[in-house]
Amino acid sequence: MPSLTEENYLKAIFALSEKEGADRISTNAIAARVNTAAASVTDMVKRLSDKNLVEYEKYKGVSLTAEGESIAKDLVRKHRLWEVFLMQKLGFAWDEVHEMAEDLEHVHHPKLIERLADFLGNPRFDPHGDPIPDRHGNIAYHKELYLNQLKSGDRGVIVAVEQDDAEFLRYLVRVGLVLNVEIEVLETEDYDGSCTLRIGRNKRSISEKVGEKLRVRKL
Amino acid sequence: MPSLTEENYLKAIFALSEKEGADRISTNAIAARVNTAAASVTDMVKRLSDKNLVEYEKYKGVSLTAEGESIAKDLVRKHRLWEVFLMQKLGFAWDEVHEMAEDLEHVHHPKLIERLADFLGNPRFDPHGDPIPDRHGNIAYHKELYLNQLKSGDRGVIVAVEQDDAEFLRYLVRVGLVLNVEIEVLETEDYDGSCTLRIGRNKRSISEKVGEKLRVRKL
DNA sequence: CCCCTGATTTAGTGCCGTCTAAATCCTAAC
DNA sequence: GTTAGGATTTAGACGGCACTAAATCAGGGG
Repeated sequence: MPSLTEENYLKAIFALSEKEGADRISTNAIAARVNTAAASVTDMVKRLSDKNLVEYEKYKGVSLTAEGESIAKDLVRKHRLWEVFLMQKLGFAWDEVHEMAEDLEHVHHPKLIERLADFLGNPRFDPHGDPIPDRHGNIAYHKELYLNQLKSGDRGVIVAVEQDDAEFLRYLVRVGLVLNVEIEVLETEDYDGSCTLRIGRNKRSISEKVGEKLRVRKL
Repeated sequence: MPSLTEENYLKAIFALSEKEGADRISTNAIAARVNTAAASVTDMVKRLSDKNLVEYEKYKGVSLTAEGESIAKDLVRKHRLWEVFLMQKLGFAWDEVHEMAEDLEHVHHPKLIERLADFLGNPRFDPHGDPIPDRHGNIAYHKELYLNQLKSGDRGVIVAVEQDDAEFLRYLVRVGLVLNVEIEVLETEDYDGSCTLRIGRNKRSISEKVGEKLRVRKL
């Protein structure tokens, strides 16, 4: 069994692989993600490699083995199910659940998470709209475009936020960019990737950073 | 903040203090409880003492400081609330919940446990009948007698089991010694502390070990 | 009052996961 | 091609938490 720390590395590598679409993840990218020195990452990555959880070649980066990926997906499943629980059953807000789920996901009792899933009605998406892996690790990835891929005149509905940072989520609530809200792209700025939106009845400019985190179903 | 391991030591010391009624707990007793070598306990106890969580004097044993006790009680509160959740909401059995709660109790988010308590209706006893400390650490201790304190002819109702071992709990279910069941003491054996009971409609002998774990409200 | 025995502590190790500083590698630019 | 500069790895250290073996203490029996 991987330790809590090892699990966090696996999750980080998994998340980076998904985001980058890249096969091999760099030491530095991992270091930034888990907030440690690059040297510590090298150490850890060797240990993970010894345990056959990652494929590692010096100077060439890291990728998850099947086993490592399965563990990572299981963590994501737990994380998102706990988030659903925290919001739906305990009444927490959007921006509060991530941190707690971050701890709860490391509690490993196979029966526990399956009962929890049943208790919640086997939800397929978490409160941020992101897909919850099923018990076999299958993930129904969003096929929708990111908001900053839309063009002037396009309209759509926000279906997911791919970022858990509390500050960011509070910002989204403030500007009204929550799930199921309808938006229309009024203008796009090529030079900085920002764009101006109609959100419900309001106008608002958002930066590229924001636009690349939101999934939108085009209307 | 104490580490997970330190927390387990605090809990162990707290539990032993309650059970023994003793003021100072011996190194060996702790070692047995947390399943480590006595030497490791000495190490840890020094660390806890440095952090002002225990009072420690060489060769004289250990006791919790106010702060250490408050942490221990908080862990007990969490543990028992999660047990209630696991049984009442997720449908786990008597003997399954302890192990999971053992992990969940180490998730520390003050708001989480209070919301959970509300969600569960602020129960005052866990599924084994043991009192759940309130958010200030107050514990409504059972005043009832232990089963092996009853005499021939006494009748009573089981109100609590002070032992979490799964094997033991399954034994209790097998012989029918579950919460709220009515029993009558038919005979007591002084030489080994065992006794013969009527449990519902059945007769059964139980050992001292069993009798000293069950709280009974006398009728 | 001394000694024996069991309880306890010290000494010496090892593994995990982190760090900083220094060495090394890789690549892109010249 | 060489080389500068960034990415990465090595070297060396430390703190937490465990262990075993050996030393030390403490309390009851003689």
